[in-house]
Amino acid sequence: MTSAPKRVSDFSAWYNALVVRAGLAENASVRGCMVIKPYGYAIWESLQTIFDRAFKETGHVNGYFPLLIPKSYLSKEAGHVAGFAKECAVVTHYRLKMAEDGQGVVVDPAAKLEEELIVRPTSEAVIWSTYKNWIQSYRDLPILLNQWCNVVRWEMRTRLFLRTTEFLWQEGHTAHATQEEAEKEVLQMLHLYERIVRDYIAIPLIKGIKTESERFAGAETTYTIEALMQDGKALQAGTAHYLGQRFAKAFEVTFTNQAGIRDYVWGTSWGITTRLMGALIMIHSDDDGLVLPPKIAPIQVVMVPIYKTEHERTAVIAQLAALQKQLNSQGVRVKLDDRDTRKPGYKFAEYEEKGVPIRVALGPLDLQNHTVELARRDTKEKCTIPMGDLSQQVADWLEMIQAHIYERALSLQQQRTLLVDDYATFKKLMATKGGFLLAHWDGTTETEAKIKAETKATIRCIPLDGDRTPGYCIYSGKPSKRRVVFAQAY
RNA sequence: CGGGGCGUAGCGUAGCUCGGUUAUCGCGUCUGCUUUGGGAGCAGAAGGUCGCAGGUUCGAAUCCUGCCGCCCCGACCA
Repeated sequence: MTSAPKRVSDFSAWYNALVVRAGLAENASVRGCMVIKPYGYAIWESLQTIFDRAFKETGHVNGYFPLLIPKSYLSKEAGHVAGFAKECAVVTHYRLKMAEDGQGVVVDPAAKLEEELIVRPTSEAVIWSTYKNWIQSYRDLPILLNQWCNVVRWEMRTRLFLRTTEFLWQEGHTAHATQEEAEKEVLQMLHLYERIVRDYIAIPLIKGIKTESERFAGAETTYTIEALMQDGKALQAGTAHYLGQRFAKAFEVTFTNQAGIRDYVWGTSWGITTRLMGALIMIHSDDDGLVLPPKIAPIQVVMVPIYKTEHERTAVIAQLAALQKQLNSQGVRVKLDDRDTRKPGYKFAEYEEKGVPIRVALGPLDLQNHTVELARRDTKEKCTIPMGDLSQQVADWLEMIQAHIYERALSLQQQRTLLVDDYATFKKLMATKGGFLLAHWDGTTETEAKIKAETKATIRCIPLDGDRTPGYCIYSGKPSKRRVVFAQAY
């Protein structure tokens, strides 16, 4: 095995190599697209299960809308089309035919579509055009719908999980009879995202509101959860949009309220994507590979048998199988790696690379002493314990690991979240360590753009919590209502 | 779309300036033996339209022309 890149020398190379070496994903033969491999997909399935359960607990149901959207739909909401037009894949024909020279196939010019179809970059357009038929009265509201699907955005530059041409996500689309209800919904979903990302993926976040330039195309307000990666760059981990009546107006979705007056419906949309996988990797992992939070790890405990003779092999594996059964019965996800084609050292390294939280090793000596060896992925701590203590030790460690990697990430975020009051320091920090810099801003798009041009930093959000003391803009010196969060972002 | 670079075995590469025997090396793969408590050792083997098409030449991975693809930097972006 050639040695892997290190975080300090080349974070980007480290990330890419890690994704591939841990067996999460690889670049597909199609430009900008990725193949999510079974191990990576298993993590995504963990996330899906957790989020889906939470959506349902808050009254949402799943549905499915078409991949292809008529071009005219997309253009109905002006801001929406302006935001997405530049990155849409367009279907223009519906048939191929054999080439004249017999070499392969060509697009059949006779099969041109009357109206081009857009591969969805997001589904507001097709969903609101459908809601028009579903909603007549306040009795039809609210609609609390979610869909799990893929979308396509033709990005210029792509990176595994962080930005791919096609990605998987979840998009919630709700419709409400009142503004208050829609506003309540959007905040509910923001808090739900924050709670799950924190409690399960062990990622600390800053919740806030996007500035006008970073707002979702078609939204009145975009709420965001922002995370900080180990290299000091920020990553938007999820968004929830308050759409007001914009899409209702664009698609003429009206209803009669309890007073008998016709009004436009109020909407929200909210999503998390496979990009969360990127956040998870970049926040917790180390130079030896992935580090997974136990709650979402497809394999929580891996068992590695150690033996010389066939007789030893049989005995060791039988013992491990019994322990596996015991752990399974307490709900722990255990893999017993009984492959005879790899040596223990190879397996140790492999599961470290894959981020399995706990490793159990058992050999002839352990059989004799009635012990097992345990190793923690996050701290590399090892210990040998009596077999009888395994259940308790595993349960304790899984909890400790989950808590520890969150604490570690939180501490790193706190160390790199700094109040900055002069622009020289701001520029210097952005050019070196990065991080979340809390600074005053005069509230104008112009200032935001100038700071971005000079430092590559954008306003990640106007935080919901924290200090609300007024001050003066770090760039223009004009009055500022409160500090906002600046960072360079993925 | 602007600027730069690269296409040689599954992956990473040498060779190209200055054309000349059987295209180099490493990793991985396969076989055998020895190994197995931290990514094993030795021996042997398989694996190539040198991105594609055309041209120059006795002879092209190498020179010329065209095309295709990919990567990096910028603008865009969950």
